[in-house]
Amino acid sequence: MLTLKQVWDEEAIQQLNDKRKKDFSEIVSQIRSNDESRKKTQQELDNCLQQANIISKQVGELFKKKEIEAANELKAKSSELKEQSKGLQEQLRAIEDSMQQLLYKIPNVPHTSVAAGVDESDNEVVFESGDTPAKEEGLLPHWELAKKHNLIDFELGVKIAGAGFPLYIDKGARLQRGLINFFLDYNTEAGYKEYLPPFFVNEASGIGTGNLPDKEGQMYHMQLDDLYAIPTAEVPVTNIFRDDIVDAATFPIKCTAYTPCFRREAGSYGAHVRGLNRLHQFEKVEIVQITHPDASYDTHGEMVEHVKGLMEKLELPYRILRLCGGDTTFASALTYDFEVWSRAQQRWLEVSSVSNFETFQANRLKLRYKDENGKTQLCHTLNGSALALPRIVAALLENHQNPDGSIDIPKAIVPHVGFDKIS
RNA sequence: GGAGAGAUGGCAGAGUGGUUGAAUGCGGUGGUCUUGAAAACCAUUGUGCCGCGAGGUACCGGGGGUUCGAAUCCCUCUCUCUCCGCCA
Repeated sequence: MLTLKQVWDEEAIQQLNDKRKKDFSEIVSQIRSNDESRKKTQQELDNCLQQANIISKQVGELFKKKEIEAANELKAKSSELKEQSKGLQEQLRAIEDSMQQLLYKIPNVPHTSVAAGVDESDNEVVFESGDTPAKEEGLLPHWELAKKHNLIDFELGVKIAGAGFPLYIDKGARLQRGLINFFLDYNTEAGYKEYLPPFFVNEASGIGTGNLPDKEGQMYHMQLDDLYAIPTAEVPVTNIFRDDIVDAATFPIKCTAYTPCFRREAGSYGAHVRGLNRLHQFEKVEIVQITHPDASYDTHGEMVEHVKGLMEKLELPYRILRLCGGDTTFASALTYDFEVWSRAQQRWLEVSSVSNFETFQANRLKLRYKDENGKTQLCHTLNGSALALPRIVAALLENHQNPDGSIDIPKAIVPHVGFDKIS
């Protein structure tokens, strides 16, 4: 959520509208007028309470002096003030509630480097690893390769849970485990501290990262216990720091975690959800950083390089996009997407989004630090996948398949998975 | 699932309904002393909101109530802990 300071900042709002090619002026002016009446009401209320406090003290003293009559007189006055402050309090709460609702509707202000644009067609390709291999005769898509080598059984997944819950078998399962280890090791070597967080979170955590209330339909909700299955490790990991004032000396705070991710993906269907393209449950290793505002864009660049290194080790054709304003997710100011090339499907698959949220998440989380002057300031938060497994597996299978149908495992991950070929 | 106890500042831990934002200890910060350090001593040390400032106001798990006045009394919700049972 934007800070009120940002909402009052003409330049920022201009940038928001331009980059996202959407006009938020209406909501902005509503928030501003709410903010003004909020201040006014707050002042009235404070004055009212101040008087009541003074009177209470006087009443106490009068009682001590046994001046009952004078005390009773003041009591009446106090009752009046009480009525008044009650009304003001309700008014204030109503204003704050509506302001909050309005603030939830405004996405983050995109960074200056972000291109103005509406959707993915305006995204910029900023890096490409090489030529994308053309379609060849006899190339199998990953779901057929998975079946041929008995790596994944989608039908049995349906039997056990439903569509979108694959059952990994034998080397397929082993590959998952190996990749998770490989990613975690790679991240921890780069200084990320490893966490294994809860896979279910409470409502407060969902609100902290902005998944609630806006994206409620995307999460699985266990109503009996009022818990939500996490859609990404970002939720539990970022919430570690909810309501914290962290020591600026500990910047940057670097976290990594493996978790399964659960997404309802209501309304998705067709070829785009075939095989491993889109699932209700998938495995992912996430990286999160919390930094000083001055450092966050350097950090962002570093995270992009970090993920790039991972892609290189997997020996997959990939590219990096800088998302345009309209395609940049709600909470993000700058997002680079990593996509791998699916050789058999002849299309790009997103495997990582590296985002800088600036203070957008921190504001909701109340995640702060103390600056040189001892003032509390909001931190910047960033995160990215390193990496999401299913599409990586899809690309590995498709890109490393040989004419005889066997699949080579990239050297870097062989020690982690324990075999160098699937045949 | 059964029984009980509790929730107070970074932590530990007090708190007769009336200058209590809250004793005390530890920790943190600044200082004195010291060649330096330790010790000792002194001072300082929560967060939000309003205000240029002085200052004001709110917050003792959440919500509601009683009262002129609530950390303190009442109701309610949530959570945590201990014991028993069950269990990887």
